[in-house]
Amino acid sequence: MENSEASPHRSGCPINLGLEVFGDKWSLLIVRDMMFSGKRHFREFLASEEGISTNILADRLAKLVEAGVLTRAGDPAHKLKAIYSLTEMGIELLPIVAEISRWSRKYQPVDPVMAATGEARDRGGPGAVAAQMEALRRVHLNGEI
Amino acid sequence: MENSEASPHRSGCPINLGLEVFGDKWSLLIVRDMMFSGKRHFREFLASEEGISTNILADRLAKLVEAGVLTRAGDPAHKLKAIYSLTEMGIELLPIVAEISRWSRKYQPVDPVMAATGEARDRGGPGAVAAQMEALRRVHLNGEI
DNA sequence: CTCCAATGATTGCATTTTGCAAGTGATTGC
DNA sequence: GCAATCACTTGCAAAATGCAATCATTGGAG
Repeated sequence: MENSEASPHRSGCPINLGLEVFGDKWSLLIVRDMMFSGKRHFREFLASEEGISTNILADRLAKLVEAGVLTRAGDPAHKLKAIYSLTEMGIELLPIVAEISRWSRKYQPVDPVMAATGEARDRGGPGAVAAQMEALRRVHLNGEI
Repeated sequence: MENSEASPHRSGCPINLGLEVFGDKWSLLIVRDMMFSGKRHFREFLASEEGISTNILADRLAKLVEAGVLTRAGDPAHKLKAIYSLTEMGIELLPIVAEISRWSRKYQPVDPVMAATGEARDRGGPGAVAAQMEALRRVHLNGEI
């Protein structure tokens, strides 16, 4: 948690720059948990089925906050509780997550239960993703974007 | 390059299963090079701006072939040359790549030159991705899917 | 008050992955 | 022949990851 802007990007290619932010096995799972399970607290992310460890989770949360995908705030009721929110930048990762879901449901041995939300989104047509993003904005962005 | 099917997936979640295939900093760059630069040979991937090293490239190509995203064949003209092709599964990664491109062009300091192809695709409307996939099928899948 | 469980982390250490340079064996061009 | 080119492989240092234990703070119970 120190360097503010020393980024020597590997290249200016859009695909590469995206992968530099979330191109690992954990970051998008955190985003997924915020989007589809309403998780906001450290302990909640820790409880996910994939079993992320505390140091990796702390590292990824810090990197996502630094990248501007999440914000971190103290819970007003519990000073110990940190509460994480998606930014507009984070909410706009939903189309990417939705396309990954669609690809995996077509080509990977997904759990039918876990595939249900994605299938419902597909049945909802093109507007479903936009509607889901609007719902996330109402929860994570208190009015202001 | 040995275990054929011992995969104890971290979970059956579609997002997770996708990330297990291409959730790293290099795999989607190889796919990108095949899609947008027409690269098919080891040396061509090696020449990309991001500077992948030979062992990582060999490892990723093997993993992508094993996952069914790519196929590997000997070049009939040059026995030394291996030629890699996208499968239908690989071609259908284009919507994911396109959404990553769109997100990065909105939120990351992309190189305007490299952003041009993505911008053109966006201007082409919803059919542009499908058309690009059709073009890839004609090059990579000789008739048969 | 004191104790104690719960919070979001940090630390130490073994294992795994990555990055880099050099080398390998099989072909091809001259 | 003989150097150049091809797709890799190998060795080794550095970085990232995984795991368990631990930390400091806080809020609540007694």
